[in-house]
Amino acid sequence: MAYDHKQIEKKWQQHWEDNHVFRAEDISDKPKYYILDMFPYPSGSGLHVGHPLGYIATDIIARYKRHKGFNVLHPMGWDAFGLPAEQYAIKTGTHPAVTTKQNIGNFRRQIKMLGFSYDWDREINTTDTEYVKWTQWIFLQLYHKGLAYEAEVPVNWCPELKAVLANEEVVDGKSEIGGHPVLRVPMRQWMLKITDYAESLLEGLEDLDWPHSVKELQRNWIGRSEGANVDFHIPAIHKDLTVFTTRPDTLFGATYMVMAPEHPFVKELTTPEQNDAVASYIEAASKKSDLDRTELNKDKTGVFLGNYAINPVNGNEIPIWISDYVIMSYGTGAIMAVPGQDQRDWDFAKAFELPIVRTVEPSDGFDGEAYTGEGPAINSDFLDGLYVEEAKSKITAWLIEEGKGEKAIQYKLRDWLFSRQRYWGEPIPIIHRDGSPSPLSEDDLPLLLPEVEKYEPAGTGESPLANISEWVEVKDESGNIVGLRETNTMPQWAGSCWYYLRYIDPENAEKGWNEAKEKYWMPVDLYIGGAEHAVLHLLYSRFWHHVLFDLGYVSTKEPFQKLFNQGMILGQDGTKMSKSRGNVENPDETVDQFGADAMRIYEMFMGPLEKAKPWSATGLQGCARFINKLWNVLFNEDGQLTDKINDDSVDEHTLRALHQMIKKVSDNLDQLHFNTCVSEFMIFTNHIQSKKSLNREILETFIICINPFMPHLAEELWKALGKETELTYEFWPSYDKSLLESDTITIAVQVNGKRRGEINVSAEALEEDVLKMAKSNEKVTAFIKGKEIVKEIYVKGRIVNIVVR
RNA sequence: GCCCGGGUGAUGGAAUUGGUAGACAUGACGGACUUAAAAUCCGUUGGCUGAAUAAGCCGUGCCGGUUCGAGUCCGGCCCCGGGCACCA
Repeated sequence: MAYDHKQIEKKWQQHWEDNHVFRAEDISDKPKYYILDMFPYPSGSGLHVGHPLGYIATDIIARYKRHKGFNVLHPMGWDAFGLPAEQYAIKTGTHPAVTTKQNIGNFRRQIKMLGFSYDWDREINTTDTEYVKWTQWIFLQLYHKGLAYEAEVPVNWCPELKAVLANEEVVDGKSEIGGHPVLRVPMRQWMLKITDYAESLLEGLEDLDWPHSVKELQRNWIGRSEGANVDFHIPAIHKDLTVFTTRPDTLFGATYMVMAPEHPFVKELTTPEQNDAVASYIEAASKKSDLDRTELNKDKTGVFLGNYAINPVNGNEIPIWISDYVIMSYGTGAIMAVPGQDQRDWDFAKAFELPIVRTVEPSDGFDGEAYTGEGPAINSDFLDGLYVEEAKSKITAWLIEEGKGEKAIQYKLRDWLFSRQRYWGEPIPIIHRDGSPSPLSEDDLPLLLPEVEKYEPAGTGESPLANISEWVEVKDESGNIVGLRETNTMPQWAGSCWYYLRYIDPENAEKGWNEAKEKYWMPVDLYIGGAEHAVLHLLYSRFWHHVLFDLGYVSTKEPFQKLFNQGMILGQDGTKMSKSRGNVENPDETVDQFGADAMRIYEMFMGPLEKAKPWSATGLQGCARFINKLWNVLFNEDGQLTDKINDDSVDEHTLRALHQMIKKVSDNLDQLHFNTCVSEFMIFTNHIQSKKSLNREILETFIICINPFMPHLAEELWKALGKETELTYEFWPSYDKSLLESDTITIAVQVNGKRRGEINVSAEALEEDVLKMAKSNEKVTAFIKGKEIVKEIYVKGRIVNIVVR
């Protein structure tokens, strides 16, 4: 009789749910294990087979850790604010909360059908008023710490749509919807001072068990550079122009200066003769999108301002230019140009015939343009002959002594633009009174979204909330307007910045989370999710967590101790799954046809979790076939347990196979090598398939091992064997080392490193006996006959190599 | 351009510290069962030479090195994937 996945899966899912089998104890004597998935945005299209990949992996680990005696926290929830629901609302008038609720229902159903062991009593939703309350509370903590401020910042303004667009809605300088032009215009925005935490975020990476690549990505994103600030005096305006450089050692080669067109000094530095040229250059630059300005390999443009600065190291007068290759938002918005050692400066110097002075001797045979390599300083007076590092220290010391500069550190990281001109997000709990912001008191939280009739933006670029005067206008008792509410809302990142803390204590009405529980559960032991969140989500939530740590609200500096990125599942054609390609595999059909367990083990069996790999219908079938095979080994035709199963005889080979399997599965699980675990189960199943007699205890042990991977099948088998205990909490078996290897082992014999034969020896055999046997092996003799044996090597239990001449 | 990954059969992929390359699965081929097919079971399956499940040679992107021995370590190249991109 075939394995009836539909009936069996339903039965056990019901059992788990009714009995709250996976409920985590709030605080327990058991060691804790917090295993977290990146929670999904519940989109309207539901899951495709790639989405649950990470959830399968975490579920396996969660179940494994329960078997290992851990109190496991394994929660799931919904990152439910977001643009698609709002866009749908604009189109149809359906409240985003309605759409969101429907979508969550569908996602929950799809996730539940895979039999995951989530503690559903801790389910959270970032749009719940109780959740929003604490998101806003954290915002207030940031505000009170001086980390939230307002600024005029360029946004993506689309005049045609009368809306501010998110970066991801702008493609090649045009709106994603409609293809209308998008301009960068300054608008009042809320910013979070993540730059204050640049050093902390950088340092925090060091002890994290994260993929090397993600750490590198974050380091590059933070972009720390060490160098010096150097002051160049400008006699014409009696001011100093400060520049940041990582190469102060090349100061003697600074032959001109360049400022960003937006630099505040530009106006006063422009001489009357240059006025027209400068004005039109600035005009042109402001019209360019960021994309145009950063376009690769483009020719350098710029205009001379007519004024000069004094190179502090040699007193030379050097011209000051503006060019859009210098950006205002990094460093001081101005540079000293050293064309001899910087390719961009070289290109600019060539274009405008500015002088080039080399200050580092290029290595022999160098035939490039700017030289950025190592070498002794030249044309640099007191630095001559010094290599780069020494020259840097010496010149920096000189600058400090002369009061013309200082050591400086710069970061590429910018402050976080935190406001969105949207409806479907957390309102920012701020009231503007007399033109200055004042925060809501914590007692007034949550600040809820008002009901609106239209979800379109206000047409001024403000959020739809700006249209609701009764919400915006804050009145006193006599009805006078005393303030205006902030109409911007928070970005989708906000809710996901701290959700892992709410899971710890989801029902708490007094606080975001209880300290004792936080102390018990944090940090997250294993966090699995897609690599697309390598920077933003993981940097933003680390930032919030660092702040909460400094404020004493959390007990660990870092939230996520170990991180792992699952790879993408591609379509059968080897390309990314997408509706337009028509290669989307649907988990509903897969589960309906083959069952949840088959889908679970197939996704694990496909290959290493972190790799991108194509879906294969036949591969999936193979896994379904395996489940049936195992079922048919244990059950006879009429669905009764086979009478091969008994309590007495223990077959030595089967026992050894069992212990080898336990060892490999345990080791592989610890390393998240799920694919090889599945093959171990196949190997063991192939082994017992032909056996006429099967020991009951061996089977029971095997069932515990497969339970994390195929929980429905395992539960059914457990019960069929007459077990009454809750399988989830059975102890994971340990393996007996003495059973792992047989008494005799096969050893390959090489002659000059080439395998020529093999011999069977006792595992305990002495080296000289093994070598004697190896040399007398007839296949080996043929290759050593008549030759001189130079060396004989025996690696115990592995290999023999005889070197002959 | 810069920074990370990665190149193993027809395919997805295995391979402790360097120690029998190709586990497990898919596909293909052959066989059993069947009126037939599906399902299931058994066998073969890296390439070349060969009648051969005799024997040998070659083989982990390419070239070179270290070593008794290299998929694994070192140097140089080629290709693919991801990220960043005028960051001074």
